Amino acid sequence: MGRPTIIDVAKAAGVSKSTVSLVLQNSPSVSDRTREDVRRAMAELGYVYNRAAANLRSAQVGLVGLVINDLKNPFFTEFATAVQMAISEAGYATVVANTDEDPSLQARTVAAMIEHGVSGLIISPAYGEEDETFGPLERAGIPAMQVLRRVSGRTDLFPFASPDYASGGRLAAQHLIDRGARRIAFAGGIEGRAVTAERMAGYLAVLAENGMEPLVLHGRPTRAFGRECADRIAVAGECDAAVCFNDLVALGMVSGFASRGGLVGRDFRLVGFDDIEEAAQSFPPLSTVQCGISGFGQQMAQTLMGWLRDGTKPEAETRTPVRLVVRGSSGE
Amino acid sequence: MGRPTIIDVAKAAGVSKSTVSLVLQNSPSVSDRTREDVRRAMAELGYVYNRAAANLRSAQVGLVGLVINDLKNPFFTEFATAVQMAISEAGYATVVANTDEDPSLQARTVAAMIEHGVSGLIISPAYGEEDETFGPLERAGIPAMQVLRRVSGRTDLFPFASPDYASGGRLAAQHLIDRGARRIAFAGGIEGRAVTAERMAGYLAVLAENGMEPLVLHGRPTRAFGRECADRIAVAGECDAAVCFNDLVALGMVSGFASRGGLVGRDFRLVGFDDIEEAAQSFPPLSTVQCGISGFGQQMAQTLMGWLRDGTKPEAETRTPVRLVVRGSSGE
DNA sequence: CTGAAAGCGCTTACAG
DNA sequence: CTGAAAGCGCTTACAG
Repeated sequence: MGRPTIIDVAKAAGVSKSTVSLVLQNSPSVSDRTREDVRRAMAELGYVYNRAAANLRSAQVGLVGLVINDLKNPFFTEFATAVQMAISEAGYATVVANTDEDPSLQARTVAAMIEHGVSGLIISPAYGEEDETFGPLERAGIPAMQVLRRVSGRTDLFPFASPDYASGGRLAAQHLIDRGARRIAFAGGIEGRAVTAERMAGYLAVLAENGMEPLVLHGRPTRAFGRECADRIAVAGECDAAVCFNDLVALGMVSGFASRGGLVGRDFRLVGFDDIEEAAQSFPPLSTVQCGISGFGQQMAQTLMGWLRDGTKPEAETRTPVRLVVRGSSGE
Repeated sequence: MGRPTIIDVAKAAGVSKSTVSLVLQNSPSVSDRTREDVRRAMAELGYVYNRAAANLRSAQVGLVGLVINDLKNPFFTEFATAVQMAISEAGYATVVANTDEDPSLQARTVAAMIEHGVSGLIISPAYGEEDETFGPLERAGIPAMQVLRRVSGRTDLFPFASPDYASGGRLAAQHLIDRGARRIAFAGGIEGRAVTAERMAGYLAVLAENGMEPLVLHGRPTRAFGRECADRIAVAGECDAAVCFNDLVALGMVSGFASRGGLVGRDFRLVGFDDIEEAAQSFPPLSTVQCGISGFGQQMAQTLMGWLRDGTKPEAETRTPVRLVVRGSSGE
């Protein structure tokens, strides 16, 4: 006969179902005596609140969606964790999903979230098929923020925010030059993507200012590609430093050099990007561009909450400051 | 006036709301002509399906909860990703949540999932306050599996499954002895926890069989603690090998030794535990106990699906086989 | 402080 | 192939 409902509880407690509903909502207008009777009846029957039914009547679901392109990457994991904590403190529930860089999985995921009635969305989108994901969001009129990657051009509808990648690339390249690097590579980042272009832009600008030739090794933002870069650079022998697309690539390069008997920080200068937790723990510890991803996540959560509560739509584009953290990998 | 409903769509398309509902369900008993009219009306009005309302009538929600104690740890991230993929292939949606080892956050999270009507749950639980989490699950009668950690003793209600940690510890210790290690430490793992005890049990047994004295360094399962272990061991100088609680500790030890000019695999033999993706990428690559966590995740998802669909409750306890992967960190 | 009634947006038999 | 009616489990005014 299925789960007990408030009607069953009402019968057992000898009250009307409205009274049960009031008890559920902790209304002060129920006498203590009655409240207790109802509570006891609920416990005895094993009553389970049906939130879907409640939401149906009262609209606000208090649910926020968090969609992430690659949850296995610690950078995104840190971001997601920070967002979720901040949202839960604001009294909303979060439903997170990993799309694994698959735009059609992303479209299905977002559609499901819309149907489940999320009040708002934070999405670090996968590249490709943006209409499949953002079209339904637009039609449903759900406040949604693009973070870390701008995939939809409609930033008027889907405001975009990310750390200031370009100036991070600039800081990294300048630092290496200051340390005496003569030939600096840029390692990792898939060609043609906005993030890659932005992280690379600062590097290219600084090199041009210093009359240095760039050398770009495009590839996936993974440890495995970092190792590949170490191999290529060690063989070619033309570079003495690199700005990496992210810390994962940098860590891969560190272990690639190590496996050839090289030591980053002594034989080669390296700056990473992101400052994931591991960056400070590795040997040598990574000099890297700190994006303050936890703080960024909190900020995004608060921005979305503001949008949901007072309707204050965020700026179409927000860039948060980054800074360089100097550790061992860039040498003396 | 809020979002359009099937009634608005019906009006716009000039049909009854039942017909709209049938179109929504792709029923074959609607004429193509009508179906198209309805579809067009939905598009024009920006109709959004309200799944909560639908579920209210038809019970099955098709939602599975996945609760993880520490999503920042790559071992759990790999597990969660595998589970989610397998569940989505089975046609269910997953809602994942990170409890960050906080049992009361876990209790709130699980309560929210119950209210949202999840059909079943897979939980890698935080330690402590188990009644707050498992009590409500029992009362609601929701099929739930404990994985990776046994926290509730009621495995008759909440079947438990994990890789066979004890034999992993045995394999690791025996391998180090075979390679000529004379004094083997066990590094990492919080004292008193079941996982620690299990992973350590095999190690202790093998050492006893070989008349060797154990040396246990308890601590958090993190890179940072691994570095600490390297420092302690290098100073004391009494060990030449270690079985680590997990790969994170092992990787921390590798970088700890490196920062002192030591090289794991040459000066010290190390075996990790879990075989996270990074284990094969590091230098030296980690010898480690492979738990096959992705396959384990898939298997758990399928087991839960079986429980939900045919009511076949899993065994109270399942242990999946592990194997040793030999790489550079345990030397020649 | 409590009860009777209407309604949230769907689905589900049941007629036709 | 389509429509009218009842009902899913709650909340929300409105009386009393």
